[in-house]
Amino acid sequence: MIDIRLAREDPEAVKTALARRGIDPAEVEALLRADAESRRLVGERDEGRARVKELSRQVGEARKAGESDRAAGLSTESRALGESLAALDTQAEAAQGDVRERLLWLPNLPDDEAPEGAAPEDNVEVRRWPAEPRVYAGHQRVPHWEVGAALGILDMERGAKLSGSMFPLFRGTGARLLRALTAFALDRHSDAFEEIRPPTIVRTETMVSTGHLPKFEEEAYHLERDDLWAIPTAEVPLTSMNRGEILDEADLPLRLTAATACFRREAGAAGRDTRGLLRVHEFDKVELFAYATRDQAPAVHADMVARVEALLQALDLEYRVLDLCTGDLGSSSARTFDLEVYAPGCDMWLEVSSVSWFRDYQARRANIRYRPEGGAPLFVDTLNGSALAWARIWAALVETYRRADGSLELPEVLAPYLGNRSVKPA
RNA sequence: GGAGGGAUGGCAGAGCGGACGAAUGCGAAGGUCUUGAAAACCUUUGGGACUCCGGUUCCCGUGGGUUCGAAUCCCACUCCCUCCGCCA
Repeated sequence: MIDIRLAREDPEAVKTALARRGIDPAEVEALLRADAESRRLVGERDEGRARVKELSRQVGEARKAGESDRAAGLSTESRALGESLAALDTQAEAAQGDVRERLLWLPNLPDDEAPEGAAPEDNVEVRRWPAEPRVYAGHQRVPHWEVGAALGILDMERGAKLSGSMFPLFRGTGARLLRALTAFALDRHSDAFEEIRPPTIVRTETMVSTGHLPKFEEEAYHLERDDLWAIPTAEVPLTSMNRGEILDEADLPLRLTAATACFRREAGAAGRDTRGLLRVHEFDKVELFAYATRDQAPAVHADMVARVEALLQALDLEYRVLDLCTGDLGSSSARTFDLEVYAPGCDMWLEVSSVSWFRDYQARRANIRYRPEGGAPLFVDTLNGSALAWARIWAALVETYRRADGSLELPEVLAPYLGNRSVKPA
């Protein structure tokens, strides 16, 4: 969440920043009114409490001095005061809850550098690799769901039999390819990132910390019986790993990586991109994650983008980097670069990574701080990026690396993980 | 799933319902001493909110309750440990 103090001190700046992503300034005004009310009530209540405490202290003194009449009188007085405070206390609690609720629903302030815009069309393409657009042959113009079915490495029908549509089932070399990609990516980042294998089913509190709840409840799978949530990304457990802790500044930037399955209901996208692996309910992904100081964050962010690009280049897939405009930015993010890979078979740019800088928006929700040299604790900045989302990479690989005879010859870098780089038609 | 035990500051560990945000030890920071260091000694050493910057208030796993007053008593929940059962 954003810093309420910033909204108090410079309401116009906050309104302007949020307006860039389409938030009505009236929401900020409502927040500030709620905040003023909350502070007034809490102040009054605390004054009352101070008097009760003082009276209670005097009761003790009177008792000790053997003045039981005086003690009884003070006791009665204190009790009456305490009772009259109950309603005020309820109001103060409610007012504080109201402020917090409003803060939880408010998105992050976009970074000044984030391009202005209302919709995905306004995202700015900052880079493309290779610089010259590639030319693809006819045999590469076959969508991956056809290639996968023909080679017996993707079985969407059986996935649907087990779990419904948009739950892919990979088999044979198709399944092994996912395992290879995960090992490959994890190995490439072991120089700076500690590998984690977190739980993929988490508490409500864990989902709230990253901003996935309460706003995006519809997007997540919920296990009602145990009130647990299936994670939509490893960002969720990784962010909360140090929830409520104060980190040593010397440990920053603290970088983590994890390979997990990710679960998404895709409730808002029903009917869109439903073919093959374009949009699925469950997919594997390697995530890069970091806690950093504000000063370190830009470099960490740039490094993550560079690492993701290096993976794509190693896989030799054509891609572009988009600087997300204010209107398309994720709710918790201040600045995001999306990486989209070109899939020649379906002739689409597929988002395979989203590298975001959240400033202290998530840390504030999750209460993650660090202690600067000799100072009071500060919230950390959190950053993360996919490296990469394998279902769509799988699709792009299968289309890009299809040969004229219908077989597949996968990239050299995967050879150590894959055993056999080529897949022949059955 | 069943039976017990537990949760207090960076760590360890006290804490009779009344000056307890909390003894003591360790660790850490600063200082005295020293050529330097060690030792010794002294001082400091949790976090949040509000603030008229004097203070006020909240936090002893979490949430309720009892009481004039709760770290301390009661209830529920969560987590950890031990044992039993079950299990990949």
